[in-house]
Amino acid sequence: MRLAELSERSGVSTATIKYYLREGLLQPGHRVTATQAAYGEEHLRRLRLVRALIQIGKVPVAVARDVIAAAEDTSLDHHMRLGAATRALPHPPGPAADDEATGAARRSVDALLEQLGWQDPHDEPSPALGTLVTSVAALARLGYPCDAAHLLPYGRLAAELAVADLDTVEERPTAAGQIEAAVALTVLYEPVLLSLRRLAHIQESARRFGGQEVRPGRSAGPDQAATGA
Amino acid sequence: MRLAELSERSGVSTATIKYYLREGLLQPGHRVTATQAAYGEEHLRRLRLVRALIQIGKVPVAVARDVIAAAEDTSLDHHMRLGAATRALPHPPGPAADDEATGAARRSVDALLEQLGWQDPHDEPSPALGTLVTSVAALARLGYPCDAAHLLPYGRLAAELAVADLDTVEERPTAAGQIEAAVALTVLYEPVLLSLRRLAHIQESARRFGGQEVRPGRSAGPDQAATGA
DNA sequence: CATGTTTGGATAGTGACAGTATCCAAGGGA
DNA sequence: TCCCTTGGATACTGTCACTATCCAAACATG
Repeated sequence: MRLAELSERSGVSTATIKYYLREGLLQPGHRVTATQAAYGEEHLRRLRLVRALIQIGKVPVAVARDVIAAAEDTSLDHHMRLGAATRALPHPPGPAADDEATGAARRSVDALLEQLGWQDPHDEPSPALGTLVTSVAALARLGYPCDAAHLLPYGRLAAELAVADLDTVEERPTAAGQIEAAVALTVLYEPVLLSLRRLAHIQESARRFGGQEVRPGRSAGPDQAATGA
Repeated sequence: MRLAELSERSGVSTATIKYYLREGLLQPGHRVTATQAAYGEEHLRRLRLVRALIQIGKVPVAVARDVIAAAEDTSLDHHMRLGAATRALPHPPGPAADDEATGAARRSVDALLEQLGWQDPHDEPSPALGTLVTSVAALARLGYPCDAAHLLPYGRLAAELAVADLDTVEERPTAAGQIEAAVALTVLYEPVLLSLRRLAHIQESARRFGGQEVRPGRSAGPDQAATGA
């Protein structure tokens, strides 16, 4: 198929596809003549993945390129490619300063990992660790307790999530498919998870604080409460 | 304290503080003279919150202003203020197109909410719902199954998270503190949760696929494997 | 073969965003 | 008094993800 058709079937403008080609997110199409190229189904599939990563997952374009490159780096084995791909994903910055809050956060996180029995199987720690420390430090600076005890339930839930995620990954028949699935699920389930969490917040908040539903400007009576339609 | 001291104690440059003042993220300081203003501890606290929301939580500046305004809108009761504040938070865009994948995603999400027993207590659905539908649709388009059955475990975990989060919120003694806590925890626990999930992925991936640790370019033997330091 | 349209590639421009740099007049300290 | 700092207003910068414009080579058509 030509670029125009690829654009139509993917819903991505030709200008954007050209941009992705330029940035190395898409393999160039097979050159038919000097001024025409043919694209296949795998281009379409790749394009959809890239789009989802960038639009849904908010992955920067340059990072998406690196992730895809890592996912296709056949010099690594399965496990390492998984690690390399997810490691290339965007991570919020690790701790910049080395103040007291950061040190305390680091200790909390270390304690948490030990309680969870997690060890880093790679040589260097995942960038996710830095993100975790930064976030915990920020919370601590605001006066919210984030010690290992508070974090432990979140860690356990994360472990459950990981089991479910890897189950889904293993449903893929091919190794390449599993790598792609790992990347896609890691990134694209994040908004799913966060949305569900926010919806659950609303439910739980309604359960605890709600019910009276005193709304200004509307005549919604308190009797229909949270059980209403 | 003066602006310079506020800057020093918060680690935020005076230029940025001025920017936040301009954007309405910070109350102006108490004007001492025509050219000097005094800031209090509450300014410092607010500034730290704003910084955390923007830097850690990636909340756009304009949204952070709205969230804070909603959190301080005393015309609403506790529950509604919580809802208004979290509703003002940035949400990835809802479904733009109304294609087949979106429709299927919407049905999956509806089924999920029903299975979870969740109802929207507010008049209009949370923007998180739109995000969820968009993400599920994107996953479906890539060929990853995201029906209610697959989502259900995530939903249950989200419910558990919400219980833990609201417990933390209720630890705050004052109503205003609870609102702030709800906003801060909603936003700042997101990177915590996502980091933990990624770390858990690494653990689970090592458990399933790892062990041999065949690394190119390094002499790490396969014997130290995933149980190594 | 002439001609007009389409195609793909290169280049430069756009708009949003989050700050940052500069300038200025009014205070405050030596 | 003199100079340095302070806070406020204005304009600038860099980044990012596109997007609009050109251009020359093909292809389709008469």
